[in-house]
Amino acid sequence: MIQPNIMQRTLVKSALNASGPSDAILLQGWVRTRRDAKAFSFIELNDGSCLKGMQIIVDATLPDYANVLHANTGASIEVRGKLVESKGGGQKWEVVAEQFTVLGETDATYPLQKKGHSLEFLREIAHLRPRSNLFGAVFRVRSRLAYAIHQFFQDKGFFYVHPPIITASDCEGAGEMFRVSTLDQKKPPLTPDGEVDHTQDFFAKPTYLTVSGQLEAEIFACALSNVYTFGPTFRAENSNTSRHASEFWMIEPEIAFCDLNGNMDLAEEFVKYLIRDVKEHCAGDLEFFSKFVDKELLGRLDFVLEKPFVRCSYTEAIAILTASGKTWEHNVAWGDNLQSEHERFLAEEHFKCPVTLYNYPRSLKPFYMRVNENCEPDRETVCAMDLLVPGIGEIIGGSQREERLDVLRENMARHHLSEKDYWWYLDLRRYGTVPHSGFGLGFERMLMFVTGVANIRDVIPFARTPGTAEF
RNA sequence: UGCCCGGUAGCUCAGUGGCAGAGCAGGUGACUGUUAAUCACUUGGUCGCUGGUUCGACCCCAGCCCGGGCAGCCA
Repeated sequence: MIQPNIMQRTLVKSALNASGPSDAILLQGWVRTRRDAKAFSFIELNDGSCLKGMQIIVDATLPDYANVLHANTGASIEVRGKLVESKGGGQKWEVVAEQFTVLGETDATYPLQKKGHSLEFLREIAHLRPRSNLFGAVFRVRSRLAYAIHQFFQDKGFFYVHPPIITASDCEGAGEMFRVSTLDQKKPPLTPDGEVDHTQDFFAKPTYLTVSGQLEAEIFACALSNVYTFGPTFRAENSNTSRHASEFWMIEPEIAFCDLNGNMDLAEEFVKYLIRDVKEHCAGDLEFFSKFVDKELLGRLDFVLEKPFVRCSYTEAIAILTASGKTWEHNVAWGDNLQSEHERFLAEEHFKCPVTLYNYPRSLKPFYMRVNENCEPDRETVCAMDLLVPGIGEIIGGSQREERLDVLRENMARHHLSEKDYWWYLDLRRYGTVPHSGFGLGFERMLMFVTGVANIRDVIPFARTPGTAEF
């Protein structure tokens, strides 16, 4: 006999993997679709535990059968019954209901239907889209990817550090920042000069949302040796592309006693580890992406796993681009930034493989990157590296940091940065300085690469982009 | 921010200077161990907003709003 009150809920995922039938099973979830026959109804129940749903059979003679007619697409239901081998062709197991309850009905206004929704429409109903096949899969993979990131670093003895989200460093060189303030916006206190008096603000100085935890991570690398951060970052740039968001998550390892080569090795190992982990633990979801989102996904992931990433210096890259005979929209010359079209050509056409570009011109890069010795005159470079992947472009940016106090001070002067604002950063070079390196991986960009989903707004639960902060 | 494309039923879209359309969803009925079931019938419209041209505008023009793509910035 069923004993409803002590019966444990079974997730669809484990029910589908059952090794044998069961006389008593409890499932809870949402109706994906219902097909009524004269003598019984088929219901597909999905609870988000995996892509697939469980087929429920409800016989018309069941006392609860009247409830079934209220179980429309989207309704939440609870089913108690027997897990049996399916008589139909599409699935191994199905549940013959003995009790059937509708917990929450839906009506004709329920926006999610059984087919034909555009990603743009689903973005507008971000509170319901996790119930769709695609977004259920995306967010299961997102969860696994986050777990795999911790596992990778923890297994290597890295420590997880939490840099501040509110920061007073106003020129970390990574773009426009969001202001954090409790001052009255209409009537801020003013100094005698008529400027806003930040000494009266909450932190007694101007503060912002962080654009990077790197500088703080360096502090901890110079103490715990190997560390990583993993948290939200904020950029107030007015970027309107499929791969930029105003709020995104970033992973930033920082390694003491490590040069640029070690940094590039770690980045490559990291990316491959994550792909391998998701392939192993999210196989069903990846199959779905490969079928409906990007037919070449699985092949591309295998390809990336098999081949060593190409390493190519900036100077070599310029030579390749110049020799390609292509006409570029943006000019190619040593000392200029590589544009999207150049990076795409290198990764997608020339090498057809992930590419790590390194040793960029000093003038293009931030103050904290280590200046290379033995450069050609007027062609000074720094120990910077960018990892480009086909289809997305830059997924990792990193560098060896300048550990020499005098060179760092000279760099800061070139960038018009005040030593007073960075006194603690300079102290790291005054007291027991060490060569150290690190990089930043865009979490959502990695998720795009692994799922084949083309727009960053579709791999973030509630995306923040210029003009949009709904939910 | 610049350039380009789009906005017509709940959703996906077609359409023409002269009566507003289809498929799916919803509703009703039939049928069926079904699989995005199938079949018949059926409800459903501020054609993004404002103004202009015209006898007449969903259609042409202007401005605005919203969505998307690409570029720049970067993760």
